[in-house]
Amino acid sequence: MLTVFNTLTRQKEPFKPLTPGVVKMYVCGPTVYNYIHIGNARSAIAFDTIRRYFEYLGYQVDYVSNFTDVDDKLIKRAAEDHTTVPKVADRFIKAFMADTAAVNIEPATAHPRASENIPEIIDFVKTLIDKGYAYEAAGDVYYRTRKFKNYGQLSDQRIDDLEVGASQHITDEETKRKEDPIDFALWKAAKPGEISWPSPWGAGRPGWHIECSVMSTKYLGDTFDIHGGGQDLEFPHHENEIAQSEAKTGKKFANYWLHNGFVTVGDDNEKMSKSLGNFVTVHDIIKQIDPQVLRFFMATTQYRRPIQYTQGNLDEAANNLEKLQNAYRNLAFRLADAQPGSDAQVATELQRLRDNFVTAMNDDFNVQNGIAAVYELAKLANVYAANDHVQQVTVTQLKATLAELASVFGVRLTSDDADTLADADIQALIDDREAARKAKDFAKADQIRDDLKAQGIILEDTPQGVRFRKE
RNA sequence: GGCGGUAUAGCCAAGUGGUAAGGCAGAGGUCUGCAAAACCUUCAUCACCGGUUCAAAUCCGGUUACCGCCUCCA
Repeated sequence: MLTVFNTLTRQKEPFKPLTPGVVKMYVCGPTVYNYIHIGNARSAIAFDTIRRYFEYLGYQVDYVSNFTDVDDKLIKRAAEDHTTVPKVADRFIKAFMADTAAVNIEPATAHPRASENIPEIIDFVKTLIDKGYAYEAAGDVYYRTRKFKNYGQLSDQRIDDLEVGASQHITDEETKRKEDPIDFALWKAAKPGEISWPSPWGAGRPGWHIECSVMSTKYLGDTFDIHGGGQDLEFPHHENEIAQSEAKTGKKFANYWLHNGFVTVGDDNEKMSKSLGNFVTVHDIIKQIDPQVLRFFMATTQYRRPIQYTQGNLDEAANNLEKLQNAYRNLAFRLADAQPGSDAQVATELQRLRDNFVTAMNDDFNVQNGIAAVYELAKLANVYAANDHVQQVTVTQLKATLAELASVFGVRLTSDDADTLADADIQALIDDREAARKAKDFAKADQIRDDLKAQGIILEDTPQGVRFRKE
């Protein structure tokens, strides 16, 4: 039984989908005014890993993630770049798709954009006004927060405490138009020159929270299974989404709320964020490190825990990933001389490890215990591959299982070095070296090996012959 | 001030009552002409204080430290 930690109840609960065999999940996507930073990547990777695990279990996953493509930051960026908001959005959505593909994140089943759902947003806001949950003020529309009796349920905030905090911010024009400082904008009147759409309240654009309520319910229904996002979205964004959606539909919005932890940087473990200016973009970082390493690093930290983004931790991830890669390669190499048949003992052990993996992951996606099972599998594989004689079915099963479990973490194990390196010159050098070794001319043999290493090719002598791999 | 999170070996990190998983790094060893890869061995009493219990990292009370949300933010 899969259990998930539901922020709504602050405890682990058995996961029961609305429709058997199907998971409907919505994850808040980025505001596309810049390249995504590693915090955005963390969220995307965490939920992609969760999605992959559901798929491993055999679920169909309807995964919706939005792009916020209309807001203050985009307007500002467009002005700075002397271009338009849609052009800024297009540019960074394209970059998002490229960056997420690099870290092996599967595209969502739908990637709706706020700007493409304006009629739906206007209808949604109209309904809230009709029901008395919203009011218009000088072209803006605000949500009447106090009217929603369960406000604060997600983040355990009492509305009067919030009032105190909100009252410290009553400085701008917008706040003065509100009936209550804690009301929030559903629709914002356009300032001169700003991108806008016609509405019953005049030209304007949607507020931030409303788009997620509209698009999630549009694609997944009034009630769906999982709503995910970063911990910083818990309040006010997700709280507001609940208020908007449940006020409109009268139904439960999302059954399970999952929030991923932050990425921290530096020695003081400070939260990385755009406003602090201490962020690293994926676009830049994958020029320096293998995207697979970044992926593996983030996917193997449980989604609720913070990630310390440090060189040391990345190095460790790189080592661990290489360990899995080597185990896979060791198996692939033995396929050539494997004999027909299978080993019953290994098969039993394999099943035990697979069970351990599932048990671990079923506990709120406990990837640390999950990956521990994979490391055990790697060891089993290495020990087996070191036997004088190996059996084909067993080698194949070990290899397939290793690849399958690794893929849950979004890691692709390959043994295709031969394809990229099987170049006649290299093979000729290997043959020369073998001849030298037979003649006990180790100086020459080592020279050849060193020369190849300088070209990034590692030679390994095994009882089954020489093999090589890319460094 | 309100709400929440975290504290386990050099590092990452499991573990919710019975005498501390796993990984990285380190040390020693096996294999190898030497390497590489791999394997084997080795490496902690769990922030602090007090309590409950036959027994606690695990439960209760208290203390300390760090972090986050309450304002745009994954």
